Amino acid sequence: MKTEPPRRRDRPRLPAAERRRQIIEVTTRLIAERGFWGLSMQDVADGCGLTVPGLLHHVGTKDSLLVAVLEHRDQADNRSLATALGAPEGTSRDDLAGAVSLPQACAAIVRRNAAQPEIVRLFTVLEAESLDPDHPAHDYFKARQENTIATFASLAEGRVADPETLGRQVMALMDGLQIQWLRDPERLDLVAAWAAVSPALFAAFPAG
Amino acid sequence: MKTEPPRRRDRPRLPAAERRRQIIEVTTRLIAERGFWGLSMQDVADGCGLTVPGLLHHVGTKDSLLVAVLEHRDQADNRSLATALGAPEGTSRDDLAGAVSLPQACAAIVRRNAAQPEIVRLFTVLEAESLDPDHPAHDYFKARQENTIATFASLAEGRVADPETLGRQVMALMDGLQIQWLRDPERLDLVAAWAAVSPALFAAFPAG
DNA sequence: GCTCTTACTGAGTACCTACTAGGTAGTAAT
DNA sequence: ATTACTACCTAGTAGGTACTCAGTAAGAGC
Repeated sequence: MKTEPPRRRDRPRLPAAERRRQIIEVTTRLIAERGFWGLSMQDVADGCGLTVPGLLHHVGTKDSLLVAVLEHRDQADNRSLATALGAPEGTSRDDLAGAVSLPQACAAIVRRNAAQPEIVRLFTVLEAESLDPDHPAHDYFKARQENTIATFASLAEGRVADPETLGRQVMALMDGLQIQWLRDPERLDLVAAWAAVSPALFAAFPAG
Repeated sequence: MKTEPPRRRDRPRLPAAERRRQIIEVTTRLIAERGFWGLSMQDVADGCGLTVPGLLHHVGTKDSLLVAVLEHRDQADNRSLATALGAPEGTSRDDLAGAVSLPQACAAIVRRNAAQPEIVRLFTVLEAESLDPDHPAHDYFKARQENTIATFASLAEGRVADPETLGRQVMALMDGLQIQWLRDPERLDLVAAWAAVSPALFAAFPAG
């Protein structure tokens, strides 16, 4: 008298690429909510309609899942930002610097971020969590910080006295406003708040 | 042939208040490193030279340990900030507003924060982690954010057009700079960085 | 010296953690 | 139709999680 026939295969079997997309999407949402330390493979598997070993078949380990999520976001971000700025696909950072000013770029970034709070939250949570040198994304976020500042600086190159410092300030202000916005989206309109403060930072910026 | 005589009582037995102080200190450090989700009671107990049940005897549950840490920090912060601003002990926020300006207060806060990176990191990590409504410190940090902004606003009351917005901006910029500083303390001097940006925010501030 | 309180321990519970080994079945190419 | 591939499963491991219970000993008051 068996309790049950083994009812395997009641959930759909997806091609690897598609399943991977789903896994990354679910993981993105869950890390945004709980951070990487708070994330469990069981939760991800449940969210995908898989067992945990089924999940591990696609991603290997928890750490490499995090890496996959971050790489995917980087690509998506670069693509969407380039198009938001109206630049053709293969535009390098230096080419961009000639075509678009820092204030313009910031406005575009803020507008895009305001439309995807979940992604912003993913980065906000991981940015803080990864301050720990033992965190699997520690190096990634250190590099990301430097890269972001350098990109901002390159857009201000030759137009202000100290582009790197300005880049830092821009990044700091954006990050800080984002936290407040995430905690109380009703009260704070991110785009409006940025429009209100940013002129103070860009006071020395020509024609801005 | 027993492996060992039960060598109980080889560690010192402390009075409750002192032990509690130690527990809070250790927990503060560990949460700053790993966040609350990444914190284990075992780690805290080890850090105090206790067993886990010994630790629980003092704090009850993990959640209430977090609450204790936050309450303790609030008290310590209020005390140290008041003295840093040269105010007598029982000074209320409204009294303070007459005596010290927002730029002065900010400079004092930044100076103090620069001297205690571990505490700043505790708040930075928890601030992000607690964006999740299920986080045990969610309500605490929502209230803290409102309170901080209100305090800043009260110090600017009557001197600028929109004190609350200025308060928000000040908090955002401080938080953002702090993250960068925590990730790379060698490169960024927090006090100098604040001194460099804050005038931009305080441009409309009288005599500042 | 005795009693009372309490800081603390050892042992255990029920459950969750990432991860592995080995197998099964759906699918596509031949 | 058979083979090869692979998406996914069941079962299990070794270890961690917060937390409980019942008891013991250190120290304070008498």
